[in-house]
Amino acid sequence: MSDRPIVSPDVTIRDVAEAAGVSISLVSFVLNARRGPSGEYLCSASQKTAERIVETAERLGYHRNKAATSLRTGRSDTIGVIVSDISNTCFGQICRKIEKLANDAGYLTIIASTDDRKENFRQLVDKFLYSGVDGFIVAPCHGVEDSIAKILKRRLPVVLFDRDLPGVEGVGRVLLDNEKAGRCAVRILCSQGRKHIGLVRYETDIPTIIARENGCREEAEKNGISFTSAILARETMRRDIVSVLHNAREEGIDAMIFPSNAITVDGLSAINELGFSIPEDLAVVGFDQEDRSEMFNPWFSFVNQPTKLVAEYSFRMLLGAIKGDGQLETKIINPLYTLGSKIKK
Amino acid sequence: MSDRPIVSPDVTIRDVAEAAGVSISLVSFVLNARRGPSGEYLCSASQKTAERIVETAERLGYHRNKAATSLRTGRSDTIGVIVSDISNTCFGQICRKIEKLANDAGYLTIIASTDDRKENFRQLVDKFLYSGVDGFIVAPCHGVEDSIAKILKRRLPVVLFDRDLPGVEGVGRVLLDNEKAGRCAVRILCSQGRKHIGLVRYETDIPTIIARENGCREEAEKNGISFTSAILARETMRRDIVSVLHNAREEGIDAMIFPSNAITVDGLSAINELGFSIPEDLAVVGFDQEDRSEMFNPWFSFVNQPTKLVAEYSFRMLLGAIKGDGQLETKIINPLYTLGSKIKK
DNA sequence: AAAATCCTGTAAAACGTTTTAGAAATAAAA
DNA sequence: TTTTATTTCTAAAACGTTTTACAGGATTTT
Repeated sequence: MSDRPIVSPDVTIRDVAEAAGVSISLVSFVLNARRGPSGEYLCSASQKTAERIVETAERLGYHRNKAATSLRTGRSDTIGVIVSDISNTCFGQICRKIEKLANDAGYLTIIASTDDRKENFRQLVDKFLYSGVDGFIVAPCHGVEDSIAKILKRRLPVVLFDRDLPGVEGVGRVLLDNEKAGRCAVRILCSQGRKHIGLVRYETDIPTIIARENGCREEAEKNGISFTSAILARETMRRDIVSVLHNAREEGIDAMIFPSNAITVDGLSAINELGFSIPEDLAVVGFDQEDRSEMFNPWFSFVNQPTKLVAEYSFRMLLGAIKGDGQLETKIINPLYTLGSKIKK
Repeated sequence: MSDRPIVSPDVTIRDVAEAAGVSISLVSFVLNARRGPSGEYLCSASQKTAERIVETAERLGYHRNKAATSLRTGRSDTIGVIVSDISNTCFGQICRKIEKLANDAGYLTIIASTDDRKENFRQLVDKFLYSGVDGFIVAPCHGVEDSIAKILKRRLPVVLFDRDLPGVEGVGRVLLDNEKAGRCAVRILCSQGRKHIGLVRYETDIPTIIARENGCREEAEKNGISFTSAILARETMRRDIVSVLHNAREEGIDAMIFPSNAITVDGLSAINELGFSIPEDLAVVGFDQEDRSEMFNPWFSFVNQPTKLVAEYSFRMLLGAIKGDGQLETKIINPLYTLGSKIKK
């Protein structure tokens, strides 16, 4: 039924050259020329021929063959984005915005998810590398310094976001101020009159989570409020968190902080399972969750990354590095929070 | 600071050929050879040289240059996925799964969002086309038949999902049985003892929504239950839906159906705004929303596409069409529903 | 008037593959 | 042994660009 696909673009630069009665070199020069202030083509062609060439190209419906360009120049006008899970709304939003910015800048975006597993991360970096992306924006997993080094060895720019890889040099960073995010969470609860704050997390050395916890503790001390944290095994967290919450309440804890997306999901589920009434029984601050409070239960508060900002900073930084202007630097951004309604209607 | 990126892969097929003492043709043949049942290389090289070549390639860390391959063959081992919004969890999940399947099959995935606007859809199709994707999986916007035709003209396979473009021939389809989904929604509400069901939607001729409404009406009639639907202007839906819900309740409606993702978002927000108590005041069935009931308010029910299945069918169908085996057909799938808890704790 | 400079343009190589058409070496058939 | 077939391998073209190096004519400078 289906013959071989028509793979080669119907009209090549050669066709344009013939139709315009010039050499293919000139076509290439004109089509890649920068434009002067009044729209002139800044290349060795005369304005008249330049215009004729452009007009012919348009008339013929010419489009540059990407593979050929990429082979010749080494550029692919494609950037690679790696996150842990694109279906996590927070990442979804960031990717969406990056893709839009990239598109506007003439770049294609390839996105992949790692499920937070090193092996996947490595495999994807390799794949992106061999397919010739011009740069990377990645939310790294723990322990993928080697993969990043591999990218850098090819002199390709990398921007890290969401998570840091401390000690890695030569990369851009767009990171949440996690200490501040922790302080923010505690301040929300203080403002709601809470006095005994608990935090649950799993055992980890992920700096993001540790920093958030530190921020919480600091702010609690500053406000003279009790702060206790429970540390669970990662594998059994989903189960154990139920009893932690149960006990916490018995012990007079009146507010709970879940310092990451995964913990928030498990924590909120546990609360539903326990049938706690929010915010009477417990005030809650979750992290890294899309704000759905307008749609769902409006009594949770959340501390999030400002996804648009993360996307904008990351992409601009990467683009700058690709183009050669612009520096790879470390950008620390402020947390965004959404307050759960204080009063239940 | 940063010199030009090292774009050309450090080691080319030529290096492998030299190191192995054979011609580059032979290297190419071996590296592209199919493997026989006992692992032999099915090509004109002797097994001994074949093994030597493979071993050399590995030792040197050779990786095929994608741009060159793509230029030569016209294949890019890349598929294009177009949805309305990747940060919509439903699409996020589908994309995630497609990407995983594609990755396992050796394909790269480029994903883009249209915001449900024709112009964007067209622009993205063009872009993907010129960048040489091998096939498309798209959730089309209304009225993009011309873009699809453009793809088909290049003999590239297309699989439609989520929304249909009636009348378009030569494409694969993976679609929800929307009538059944409508019936499903009504059955959920019946089983919860509701007698007066309302539906809100905006003015549209999107077949998806119409079919759902028809399914609802049908099932309501069959069960002898009252069914009324309110049709709003799309632009002002977000605002108008509040008064619709308010009036509905006055008129004794005890259950509400929101037959699309957008309507569900606006509808649930309105419910929160009105301070309705669910399910006492109103039972609710939403569509196309990720099931977050375990985390948030567990009293909503949802009818969804089975995202994994959609992804699997779509990708397999596309891959079949790309490879030449396998047909592009129409696959109608059953809705998935999650019941909100019937009793509020 | 000759030399130098500028303007407009081109030829050809290169990027790294795949693949066609055929060559050389070996084995089988006559 | 000679011919024929088979196995193993290679040369070279092609894919569609970009870019270097340079050519020829027009213009300016000396």
